[in-house]
Amino acid sequence: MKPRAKRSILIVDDHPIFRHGLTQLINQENDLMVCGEAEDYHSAYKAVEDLHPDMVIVDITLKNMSGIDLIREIQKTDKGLPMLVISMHDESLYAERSLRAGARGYIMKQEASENVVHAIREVLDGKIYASKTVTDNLLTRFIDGAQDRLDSPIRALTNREIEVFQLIGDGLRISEIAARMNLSVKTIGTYRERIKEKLKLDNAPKLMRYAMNWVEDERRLKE
Amino acid sequence: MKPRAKRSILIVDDHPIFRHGLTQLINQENDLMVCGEAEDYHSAYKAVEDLHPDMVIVDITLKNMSGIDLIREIQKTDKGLPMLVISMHDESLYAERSLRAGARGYIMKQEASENVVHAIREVLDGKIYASKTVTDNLLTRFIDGAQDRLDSPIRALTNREIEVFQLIGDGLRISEIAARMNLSVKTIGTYRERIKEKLKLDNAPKLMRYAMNWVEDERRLKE
DNA sequence: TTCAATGTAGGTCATCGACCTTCAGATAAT
DNA sequence: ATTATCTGAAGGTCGATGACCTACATTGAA
Repeated sequence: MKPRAKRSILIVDDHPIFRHGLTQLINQENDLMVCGEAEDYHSAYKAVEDLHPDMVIVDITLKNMSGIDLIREIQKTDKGLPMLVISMHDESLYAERSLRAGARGYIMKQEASENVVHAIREVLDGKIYASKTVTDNLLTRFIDGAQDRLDSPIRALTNREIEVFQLIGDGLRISEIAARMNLSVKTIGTYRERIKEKLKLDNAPKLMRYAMNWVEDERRLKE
Repeated sequence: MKPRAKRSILIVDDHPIFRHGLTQLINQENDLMVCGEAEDYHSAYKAVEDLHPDMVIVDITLKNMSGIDLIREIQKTDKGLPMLVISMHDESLYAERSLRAGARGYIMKQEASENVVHAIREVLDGKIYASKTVTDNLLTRFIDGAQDRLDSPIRALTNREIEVFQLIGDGLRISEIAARMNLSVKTIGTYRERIKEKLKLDNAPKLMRYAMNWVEDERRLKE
């Protein structure tokens, strides 16, 4: 019987050796093949147009620009093209942002090869791939957050909570926030706790990091 | 004629796919071969003792953040064993430290495969390998004893301080950092204070912010 | 109207942050 | 050769912050 055409994959990553390893790994599967490699935003974008791959694997931290921007851009022009993010960075920070930007999966470079291949298949098959931690988080938020799925989780925050969240993101400490808002330090503490719960972040540094990133993103989006 | 035995190489890196790519690359050379792989400090150390490789290739940022320590340790017990550091991190920050710890070469993961193979050969042959920028810098500094220029103030941090700085940037709290590095909370506190002083940051949130930003675009500022 | 969500704040204990001190071993300077 | 200084490591104190719980008045929805 005639074998079905292999599904073609474009790899975007700025580490040649890593690309090579990944290419090897993919090509040894008999239903998958790498149709191209790119190492920066522009060549990646061009490759998508020229090669029309069935899927793209992107490293979020490229040389010049953020892989997230690339994902967002591809998503705009090539709606529905499955993208898997493969990153060396801790998922807690990037997974959600990647998915929100339009990727259909997130996996870390530390993962064993089998898992990577598995993730590729899942994404190619139209499913979403992410670690249990990430999906659990999103699911919980979906269930008790009702409508907004991949929408910004900060939607769930109340006005005051958002104010506090933003000030945390600006790097202010609790006492400064309390002073600025003319409220008790204890009150701010309560808000912080509620925010942590809503965003499923288990401690203050994590919340701070999340808030800071969010503030950054906001700034870049409006402009 | 009888071919000389291939020279054996041990790879220490915590990214399986990267290891795979590098192994491939090395094994396709006819005078080189990979004799083992390791993904953390301990298994790496054990592998050196068991396999007696002709050379070791180490990623400086392993899971437990102790690539430099590993180099220093190997250097102590196995004097003269050539080690090449291969890292995704900016050379300006790590190259010198790696060399001082006992490595004989430093190359970035962004480099083309040919260059990596070339670096491997150089180090195996007893030479020292580093990019032109790095060597130039070292030479200049050696000649006119010029101390650290106004570059990045992070340059002024010691190895341990950098490790701590990076973990702070990853959003870990002090106790977690202490646990991960197997040190007292008090020690981490001391490092934090020293970092704050060196970077002229007056409180912890500011330091955290600075560290987080730095971790984010570390590689993009590499000029 | 009862119930949940929101804004506000107090209490408690453990941890953190700021500041200071110590101390051994490595390097640098004189 | 012998001080300095740097680096890695850690203890002590005390006020600030974090985590977790409770409380309560208002508002809005079931």
